[in-house]
Amino acid sequence: MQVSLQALKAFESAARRGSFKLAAEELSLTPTAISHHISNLESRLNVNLFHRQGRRISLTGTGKRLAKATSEGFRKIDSVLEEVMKAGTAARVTTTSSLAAMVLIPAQHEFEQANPDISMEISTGESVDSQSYIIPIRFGDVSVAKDSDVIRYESFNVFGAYGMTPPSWSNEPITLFTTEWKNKSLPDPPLAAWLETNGLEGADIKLKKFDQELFGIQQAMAENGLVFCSTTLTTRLVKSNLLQQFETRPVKSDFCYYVPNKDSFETRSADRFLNWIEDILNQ
Amino acid sequence: MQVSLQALKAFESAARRGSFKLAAEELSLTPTAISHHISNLESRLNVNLFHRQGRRISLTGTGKRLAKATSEGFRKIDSVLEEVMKAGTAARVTTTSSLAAMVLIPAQHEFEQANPDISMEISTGESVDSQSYIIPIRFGDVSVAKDSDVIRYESFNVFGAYGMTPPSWSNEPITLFTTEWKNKSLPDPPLAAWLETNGLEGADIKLKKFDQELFGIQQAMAENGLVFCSTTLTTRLVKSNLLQQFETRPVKSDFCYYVPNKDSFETRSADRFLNWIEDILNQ
DNA sequence: ACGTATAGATGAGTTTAAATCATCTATACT
DNA sequence: AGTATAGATGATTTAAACTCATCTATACGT
Repeated sequence: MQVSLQALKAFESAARRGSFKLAAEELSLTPTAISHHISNLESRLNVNLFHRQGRRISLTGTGKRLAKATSEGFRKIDSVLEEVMKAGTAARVTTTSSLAAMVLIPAQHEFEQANPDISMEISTGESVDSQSYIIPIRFGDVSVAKDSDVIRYESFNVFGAYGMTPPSWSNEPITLFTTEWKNKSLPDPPLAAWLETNGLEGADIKLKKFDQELFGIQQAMAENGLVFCSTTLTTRLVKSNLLQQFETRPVKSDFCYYVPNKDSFETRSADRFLNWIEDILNQ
Repeated sequence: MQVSLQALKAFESAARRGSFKLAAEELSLTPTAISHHISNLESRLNVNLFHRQGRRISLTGTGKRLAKATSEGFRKIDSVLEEVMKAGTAARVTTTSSLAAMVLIPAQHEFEQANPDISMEISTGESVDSQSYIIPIRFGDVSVAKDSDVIRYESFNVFGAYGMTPPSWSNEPITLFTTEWKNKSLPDPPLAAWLETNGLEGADIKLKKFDQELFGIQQAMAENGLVFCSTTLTTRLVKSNLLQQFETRPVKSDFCYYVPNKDSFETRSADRFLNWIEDILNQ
């Protein structure tokens, strides 16, 4: 390379600010350094870039020309650089409100403690997840996800508020909160399979449906009720004695949480987050 | 600055060429230097830019993104830089074919001897003189040129081929080559004023007109004739004994050679050329 | 008009970043 | 399997970048 890029950067700044002193401040250098850079540039190019009128400077025609190019060029580089840098120091996740509320948000602090150089940003809803560097965690049927993208295969079980007496399935009618997904292409939760696994086919069960698992769980806790829901969302609540399990066995489902193109996130923050969340979800 | 521009340049080259080795060749560095730069970049940004598959590398998604920005940014800077650099090492002049043929081209070698770091390019005719960094030397009326732009005020005289007998103005009819400019807004050469200055108002003179001074001069040399023309173009020919002056006195004219916005050429090559040509034209 | 404060220039000296060298690893090719 | 090639890694050297001390010119206040 003929001319040094740092000299060009110094020139660009001086041209934009109209002063070596201001350029020096901007680049955390001394005015002397800027002066050296620019005179070095001028002698290498055999061109005067600034008119010197004593202590006042102004761009020459050639200087203006070069300043335009360097400003635009560096600006283009800087803006993408900044974006990439952000991506390296923040994990931006978007997912269902249930996973966000029950798992991500409660564990957010823990993640940031373990990764002090990475901040975690959570968003839910129909946000633009095609935007670069946002990690979408989707809930769906295993058949639509690549194997390598799955971070949690979902099981279901019945949970109740902590301390409530276990229900007697055979003797009385039982109200069970469950989910009917807003997204109609998803199958219903595997209640029939669960009843069979636990030998409860004959039970008298009334279903009350919510469109998000989150609501059923909250309702169960609020009115000492029972909820048939995914184990992922309840693990933490069970551990912290806000929910309890009974003597029933969980049943596997066709649902899973997955991250589309999981391997395409090459920033360290995304890698760390993905390893961490997989650990969390699978104990 | 967080990240070094040289590291970005190394990355840009490696990304474009698809190989550290090729990037090293392009930048006249060792592959080790490229490797250091890129891993430095990656750790500063907390992002992987290349996949390493043993000795083969490929860009990550983030790498592609950054590569696009750096390539475009540096390309923009480089292209203007190259243009400016050319402007610093070459004086590109455009002027009338007469001045080019009689003055510039014969002296071109001399200029390049005196300024070995500057090459001189001469063009004539209707070329795009608005193109940046081309120095136009125009011939015209002093009233249309700024005083500071004038590099030569033009005088006129009569010249003849070297060795011919001086004409006897009063005794015989005399054929005189002269110029009628193609550009009709220019006045005719000051023949009447010249005749008066030399007390030859009564002479019997036949005019033969060319649309460029160059042709009249050549014709005079070829057929041992006489030409009434500008002193600028003939100085060199008189010195080298190809033309001769007689006992006549030159007459000032309203013509001049000038360079529009002479002070706006801030490249060293242009400055040196302009000083040189002014010297040449005024002895 | 004069004195002072400020911006930049210049040259020598110092510091830090960048490049190389030597060595090692993994993989592609014969 | 053996060799040649691309890249990684760590120590060392080199050169570029930066600062400091000093100087000049000019803008500004009184």
